[in-house]
Amino acid sequence: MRTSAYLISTLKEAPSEAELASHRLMLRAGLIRRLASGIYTWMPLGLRIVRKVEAIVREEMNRAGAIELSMPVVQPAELWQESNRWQEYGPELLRFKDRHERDFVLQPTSEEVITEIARGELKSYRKLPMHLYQIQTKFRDERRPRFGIMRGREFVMKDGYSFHADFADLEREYRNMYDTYTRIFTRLGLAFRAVAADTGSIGGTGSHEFQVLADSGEDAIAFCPDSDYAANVELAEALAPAGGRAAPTQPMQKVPTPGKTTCEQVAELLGVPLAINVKAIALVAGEKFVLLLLRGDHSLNEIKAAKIPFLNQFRFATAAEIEQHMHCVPGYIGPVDVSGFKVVADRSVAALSDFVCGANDAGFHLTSVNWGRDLPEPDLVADIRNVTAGDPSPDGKGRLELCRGIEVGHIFQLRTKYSEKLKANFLDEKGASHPFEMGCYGIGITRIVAAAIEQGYDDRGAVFPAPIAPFEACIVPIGYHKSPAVKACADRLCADLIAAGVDALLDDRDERPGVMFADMELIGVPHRLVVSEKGLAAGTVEYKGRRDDTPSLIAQSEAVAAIRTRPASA
RNA sequence: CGGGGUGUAGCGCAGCCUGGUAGCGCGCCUGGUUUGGGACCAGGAUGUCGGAGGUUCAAAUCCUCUCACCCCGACCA
Repeated sequence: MRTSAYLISTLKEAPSEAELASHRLMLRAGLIRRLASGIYTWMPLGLRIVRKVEAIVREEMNRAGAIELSMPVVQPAELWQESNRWQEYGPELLRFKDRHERDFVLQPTSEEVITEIARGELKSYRKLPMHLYQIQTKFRDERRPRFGIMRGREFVMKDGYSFHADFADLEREYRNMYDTYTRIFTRLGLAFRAVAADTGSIGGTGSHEFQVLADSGEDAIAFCPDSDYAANVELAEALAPAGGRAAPTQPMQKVPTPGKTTCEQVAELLGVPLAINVKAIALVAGEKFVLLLLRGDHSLNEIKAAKIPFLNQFRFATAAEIEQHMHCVPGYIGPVDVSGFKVVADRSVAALSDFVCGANDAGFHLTSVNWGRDLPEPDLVADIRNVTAGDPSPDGKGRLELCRGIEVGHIFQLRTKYSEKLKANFLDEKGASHPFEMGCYGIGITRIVAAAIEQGYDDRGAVFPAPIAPFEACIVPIGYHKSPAVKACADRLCADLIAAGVDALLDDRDERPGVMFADMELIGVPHRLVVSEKGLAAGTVEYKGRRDDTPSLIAQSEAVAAIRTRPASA
């Protein structure tokens, strides 16, 4: 490919809308252009990257035995009503009517349609197992799209669905996909980690997320450097402190803390560690008021809390509700001398002695509070907090560390959730009817492009792993339009590279070298060859990897081989 | 949905407070000089100043409403 015949639309300055590095660079490099909030055009250069990611995913999915198909983006409401997701999905599901006033949706995912396919086509156990996937445009009307393509409303996803006669076979395919995803992300050249994940509203028994490691990631990951434990913080279990509760040492005391409404302020005023302060969080679930207790240095894990049966679908209490039940303003509430509602203590709080909490009297806190002596034991002790760095690993093999990640893949064991709702059954060898055991497996194709940049960029631009770079190698001739020798050499090198299977780009624009260097670096081409009269005289060309500080001279005859043997800049 | 912010040429911005014929840099077009790290000179094109309404002799500028976009939070297979 020649730049003169291609569309390179780089910008010196990034549009002001972009904050995140990958978003700015994608705009500057001309990979994408925004059309509306969360909706982007993939420019030719960006599309090349998307296609390369797709190709690797497709190749590995096929190798793993999955079969590709393509389902409609526009789907009739009936199926969604049948699965009840027409009601459950909420405003993220974009709905509209056709000219006959019939309801339709733009697919955010395709469980309904694939299950419909399965119940029509997979009527016998003889056809199982079956894994069908598609690479298709998805639409989710995100409340707040952000970071460009990273959390867009329209995006491309690989979604696969597997059908099995029994759970054991689903587990086999789940492991197969775990291994396949590991291969895919390895081939893509990304640093990633598979982490145990919450199954969320989709239900099911097993779930792993594949997270690309990046400080800007939206997800927090807890992992143990001494073992293979890794989980999304949403899920990571916080163990009860070892050693249990110490005996009280002081009598309870009521102390004035005027104006100090946060644990941090109270701890500072009293000169005690934050970890012995207890914060009370008031919730309302259904009609019931509930008080949660956490250590001052811990934060509430709402997903864990929501798993407590009587906290299903909770919300935070309003200030008025707090005053009604606690007879005290927020900021000074606590669990001592309260009645009429349940008190749920985090495991770490239940293990405290001589702790500090609100006195249910504006401007006062209690010190040296002790369970059993100053207040009854909590109604429930549960794990309701986020783990923190240094917590013991749930597998007992060391201490947890935290890092951040970008979720690029997610695998689920759906079990029979959809097959039962949509009455998708097969007949076994005895003629008995059973709902399919199902798995589902997603990869965010377009998000991977942004994640790859988040993971590799410098002040000059993107640094793509070679397997997904828009071009693998570029040739920058100095004096292409002046020197017939330079032109001949550059043309020949480009042809040789392409013949050798290298996706090469020849920058034949009549630009100054600085412009060409800057553009090629901005779009993240991993390998660069510079052809100049100076070098030609010595029979050399100059090679520089995208991450290299300085170029090196190589013989012209070695150029193609050099690029083929250098794996990548990654 | 709550909070904050921004809309002026393709991109980045100034002008607005204090109303008086719309500007700068980059990019783009023409010609010339350049050619190893985003060149220089000369000339040129490009604007419903986000939209609607109002005040005024006069509105990018003041007022009201509205729309779009961005950031934080909440939310989210």
